[in-house]
Amino acid sequence: MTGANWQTSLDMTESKPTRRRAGTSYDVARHAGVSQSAVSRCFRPGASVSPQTRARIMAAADELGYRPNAIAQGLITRRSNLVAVIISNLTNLYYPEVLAELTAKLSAQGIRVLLFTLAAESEIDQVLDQVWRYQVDGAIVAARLSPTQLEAFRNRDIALVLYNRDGDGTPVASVSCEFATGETLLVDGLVGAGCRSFGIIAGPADSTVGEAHVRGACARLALAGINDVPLDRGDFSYEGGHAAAMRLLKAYDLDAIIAANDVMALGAMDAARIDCGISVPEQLSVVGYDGVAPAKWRSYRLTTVRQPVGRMTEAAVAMLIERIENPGLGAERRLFSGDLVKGDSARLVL
Amino acid sequence: MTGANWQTSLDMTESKPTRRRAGTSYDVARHAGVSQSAVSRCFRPGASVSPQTRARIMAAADELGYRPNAIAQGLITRRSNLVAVIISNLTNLYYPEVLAELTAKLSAQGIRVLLFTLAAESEIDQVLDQVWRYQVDGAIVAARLSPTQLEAFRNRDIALVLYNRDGDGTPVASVSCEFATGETLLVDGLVGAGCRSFGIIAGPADSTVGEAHVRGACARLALAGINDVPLDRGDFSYEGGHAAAMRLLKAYDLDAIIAANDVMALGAMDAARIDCGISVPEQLSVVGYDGVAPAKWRSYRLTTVRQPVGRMTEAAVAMLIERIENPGLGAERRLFSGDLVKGDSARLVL
DNA sequence: TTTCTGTTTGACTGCGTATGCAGCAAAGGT
DNA sequence: ACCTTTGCTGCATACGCAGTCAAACAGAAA
Repeated sequence: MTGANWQTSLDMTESKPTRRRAGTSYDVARHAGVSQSAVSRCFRPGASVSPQTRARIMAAADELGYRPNAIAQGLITRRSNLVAVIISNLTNLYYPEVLAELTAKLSAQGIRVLLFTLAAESEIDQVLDQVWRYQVDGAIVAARLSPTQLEAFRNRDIALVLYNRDGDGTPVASVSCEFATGETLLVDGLVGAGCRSFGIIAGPADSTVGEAHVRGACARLALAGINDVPLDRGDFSYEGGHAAAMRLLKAYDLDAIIAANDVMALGAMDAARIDCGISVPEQLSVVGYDGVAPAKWRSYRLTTVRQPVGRMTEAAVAMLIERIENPGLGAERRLFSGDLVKGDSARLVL
Repeated sequence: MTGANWQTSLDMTESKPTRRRAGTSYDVARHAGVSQSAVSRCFRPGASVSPQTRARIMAAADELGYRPNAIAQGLITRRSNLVAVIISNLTNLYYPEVLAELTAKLSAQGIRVLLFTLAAESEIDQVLDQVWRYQVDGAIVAARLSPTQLEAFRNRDIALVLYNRDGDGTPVASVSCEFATGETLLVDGLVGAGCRSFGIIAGPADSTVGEAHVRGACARLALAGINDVPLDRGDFSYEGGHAAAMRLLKAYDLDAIIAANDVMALGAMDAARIDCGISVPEQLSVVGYDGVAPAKWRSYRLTTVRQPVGRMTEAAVAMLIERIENPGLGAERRLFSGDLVKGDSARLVL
């Protein structure tokens, strides 16, 4: 009578008719005639379980379709294995690719993605409120964060990596694409090809990335002796780019248009070619920035600077995981260079 | 010395060196001089708390930056407020819009999105394994599920809504776009305009949606006395559509190409116009299906059937929530009609 | 004053899992 | 023969919160 685990076999006690309970480790334990601890240990690497016990438990677990409850695990281990991905607007055509890469790479590391999208940047506070509640281990954010918000991440010890943003002075881990080099190449190439009259299609005035982009282009143009470049704004959409280009082309006789992203550049190309009868690139050069899929399409073959999305997302994930596992890790900025994609939408002489 | 919030500055007292604990309801309770229950009640609607107690508690909570731990809440209430969204491949250009709409609508209902993307449909089992672990309340799936997998959802009592898929016989809640009507219109219109020689660009052979699409088109063409329609396949990508169109156009003298989705149709348009010198729609009509953003662009103006994404996602979310709150609810299929978008890529006579 | 409502409040328990600790058996060392 | 080491196992507890229950309380009626 080595009775140590009888209490498990006969249970008239189970009177509570819980509606379709998900099997728990206790259920598996009872089924396999072991303790709950043993079951738990079976699902943790490096735990001490004898081969035959493990086999019995795994058989019982399979039979019941048991899977450890990640919620309960998270509660006790203080690791949810959840990462928040916050993206400002998914319709941007550039972000879906980023998102797909991020989720794939995070999944490969055993991390789940809690997705938050922002229709307006003002929603960010509500989103962060939810982020705090879900005890995420970290966050990858492609949206503007105020110093206060950055501080909140720090206070709560939540790993954070910004994507294509920076801390505006606050030290924070970030991954970005450095567009200055590519832009310099573009501007110099356009100037070299004889362009003198430039137009810029920028993003919304409150977009950090967009503004830096504009400043960079203007600075480089100034170096070439070109100042007071006309500027119009779009909302990063095709329609916005199209409309901005129409306004610019009506008001000025331009040699080249520099757009803050590809989709607006495509809108500008169509505005010129189709609506204004201006041939591209013969009469007008158009350049973009991003390297989205449609820019490569035969109808456009846009000249642009392609962001190395694969390497950038990889870096973002790596930095995030580093910081999850080592909370003390300091700020770091990883800056990638975009690749110049010579399409057919601009005449460049480099 | 009304010290109430000193403990943050000098804490020799905090002997247990728990690394930066997130404040708990106990902390708030202690800080406000009440019990943990009171704090809990403050954050639940309809609970009985006196105004002054509530005020004191809320003040303490604000001061500590306290937010209820959703993980712990989920454990005890058995509602995680998490929904899994499973999408086969995000690069499809059609899905980002769906995803954005879904997350926005789910967020508005206080539900968080756990995103899973599949690079290959074979990954689905690993993904489901994670889904089970995270105790999601429901799932919206835009990928093929086997009867066994559908059964698993049922067994675990997890609400499920399929998006643009059905159960292949197994009863399950689903939202789809019925393309037959739109396709009938397209085919009839093309035939009416004098098209006799058709080509079809289908999706991969293992795509349920794609195959139904093909069958529908062929059936309708057969009604018009057109049989043995040449067919080629793409992977729903621009390049795939382009390549398929090149093969078809080399081998046949076609009046019209019917593509299984917009992006392939755009590839086909470019193949015809740019690479084969065939004018669209004068010499060749091209039609697609989906209604993605680029199809509207000035360079394409694709004739297509637009899926009512807004209404479909709304329906999916509504059905899912219904089923979360009422687990017994049976199968239901909501079928939306696509809208014919008359672009400039096809001559239609209706 | 007492009794009777109705409202607040706190003690306590449990959700499903991980883990320190102690118990125990088998194996090894002297 | 004894003691030590090693390997495995179960017990008990804690994670942070929600909800049950009964106690405490306040106000009104008797």
